[in-house]
Amino acid sequence: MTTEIKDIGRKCMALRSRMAARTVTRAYDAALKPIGLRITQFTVLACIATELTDSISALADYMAVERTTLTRNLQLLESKGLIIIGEEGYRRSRKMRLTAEGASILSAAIPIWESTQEDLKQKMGLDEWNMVSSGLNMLTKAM
Amino acid sequence: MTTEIKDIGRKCMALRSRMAARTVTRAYDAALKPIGLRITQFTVLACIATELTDSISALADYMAVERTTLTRNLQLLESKGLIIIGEEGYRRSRKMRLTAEGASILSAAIPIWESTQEDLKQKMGLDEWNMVSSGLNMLTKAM
DNA sequence: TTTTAATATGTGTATATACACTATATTAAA
DNA sequence: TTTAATATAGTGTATATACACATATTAAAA
Repeated sequence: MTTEIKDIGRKCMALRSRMAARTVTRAYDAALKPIGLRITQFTVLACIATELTDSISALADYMAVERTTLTRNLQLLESKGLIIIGEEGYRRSRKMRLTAEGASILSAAIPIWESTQEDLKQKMGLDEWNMVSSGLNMLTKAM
Repeated sequence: MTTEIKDIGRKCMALRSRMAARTVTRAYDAALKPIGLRITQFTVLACIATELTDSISALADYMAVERTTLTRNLQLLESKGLIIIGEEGYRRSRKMRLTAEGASILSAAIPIWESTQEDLKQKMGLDEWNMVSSGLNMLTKAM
């Protein structure tokens, strides 16, 4: 198959997925700016709050992020006083939990997140929204 | 509406889109590793090669990336000798072009990119692929 | 019991991303 | 002609991302 150079910018799934992620991230970040939280940080806090995972590795898997990346993200959240990374337990695993301040800022962020999410859903329409949603899921799980 | 904390990790479009972008990016990066190029750099080179844009700002719009981010990406590519950022022209605009080395490495990267892209397409199936593709497009344009 | 494999984490380094702010060039308005 | 608006670009700073490598813990195998 001969790929025209001109097509790459439109066809490359890596570029396309990054374009979408960048655009969406900027919108959520802008909305959260007033409370000094980024969407990346918000989602980490929210995932910790669920208590579905009990190690950094497990949380990294859950969020489809490199473990070492998450380590750095967690260090930042800890330095801001929003979470506590517990002592080493079974096989050095460490459990994370929100501080009171972390829980407080998460609560404040949720309505902002909700309205941003709703705005986007409105702009796209529910059908498209659901399609994108399942599509992103497939993309993440395909690899 | 009351959103359960537990739902955020699954519903947040920013997280979902980033998870997909991260996963896809890692796969393309791994494939390109042998030639010392990242997928981000590959797409920038490819977009420059098309000559569809004649300023950093225009290229940034085309790739849905912050202009200042692209500036940094371009500086890196220039320092590697893969592109040349031209002199300031109309309203300070600068045109980019590939060096011989940049064109050479782009050529070497294309077959790798193609097979990675095909692999992913196979894993997802063509219908899903097309659905994801249009979904990402909508996500990017919705904002 | 010693060795090996599996699990979990942290650090060094490089790159990607974007906002706030600053500077320059060109056109339009006063 | 001076001034304001618009278009383009760069830098300072902070955060996000991931690979390569090193380390510690625990279970399984020899």
